[in-house]
Amino acid sequence: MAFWLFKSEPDVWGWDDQVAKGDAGEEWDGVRNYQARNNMRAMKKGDLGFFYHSRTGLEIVGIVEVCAEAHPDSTTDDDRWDCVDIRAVRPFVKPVTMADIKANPELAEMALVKNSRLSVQPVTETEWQIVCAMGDTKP
DNA sequence: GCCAACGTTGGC
DNA sequence: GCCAACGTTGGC
Repeated sequence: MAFWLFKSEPDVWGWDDQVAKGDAGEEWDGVRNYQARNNMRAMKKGDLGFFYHSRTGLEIVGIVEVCAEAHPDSTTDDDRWDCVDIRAVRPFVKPVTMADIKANPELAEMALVKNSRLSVQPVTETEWQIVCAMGDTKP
């Protein structure tokens, strides 16, 4: 079991949109970055991830689950780009903001802090536990 | 809205 | 294969 973080601008694709898709989930498409793609290719069905709102939200708002492993991105014919499907699992009781994360020295190594531009990031199990605790949310 | 950081592109 | 130019991202 591995842990991840998915980033999206909420006015483009937000948590509410993800929840609306229900258990069927939705492609995490549109990624055009090799590092992010490689992370998605490494995902296994059942892996969990944080759902983060960038730019106009700046907070982790929910937990998602990988419900389909990497397959071609249906929004392009370019076969370089794969994506996974994710479904909403549960919202954070208390969203964890970028400021909260930066204020916690134990989270200083998170990709979210060190490489904020990467849109699909790995999260360590330790970071996972800490962030869930900060959000009053079951891991 | 600004601008720094980063990734990608393309000419050489 | 290098590197300058360019476009995009995302925190502030």
